[in-house]
Amino acid sequence: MTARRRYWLMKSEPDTFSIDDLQRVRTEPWNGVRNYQARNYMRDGMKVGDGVLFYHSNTAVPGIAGLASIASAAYPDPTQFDPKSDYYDPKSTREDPRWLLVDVAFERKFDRVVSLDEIKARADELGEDFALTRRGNRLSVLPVSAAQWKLLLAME
DNA sequence: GCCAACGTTGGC
DNA sequence: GCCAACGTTGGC
Repeated sequence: MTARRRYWLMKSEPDTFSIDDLQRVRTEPWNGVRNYQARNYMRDGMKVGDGVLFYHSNTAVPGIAGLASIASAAYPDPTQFDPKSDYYDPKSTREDPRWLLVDVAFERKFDRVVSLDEIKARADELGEDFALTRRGNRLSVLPVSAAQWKLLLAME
């Protein structure tokens, strides 16, 4: 009995790391997540093969830029131990790492970005539990239901 | 670049 | 354990 495939949305600033970057490198360790709820989704929720909506944030047209998949179980984010890294966390130890990451694999770039504006226009259909459009939400890793996944893919 | 919303920190 | 101050996110 295997668990049903789950779906996620992961935000990235395209100036830092875009869907094109992921296409080039194919697989990327999703480092730098420093939010406990997002970490817990990676640690407790994600399984290899889960679907990922790759979202471009903090850009001219924010929205879903492509598809990816989860390519590893969660493991300690090495940047937390590196004093030279922007993501260094002096309170974390190798014995008890505070921050985890998963590897994310490229699947497909959308022909066009499904914009946040378009997504907001379908908010009624996506439902109140869709974290992306909930007021004030800033989570960079958030769950997507099967129904939401289907609807968002049909919007491409 | 602005700033609302939110999470974290740390003094008490 | 409260909560003000602070830092960050991310749309606009």
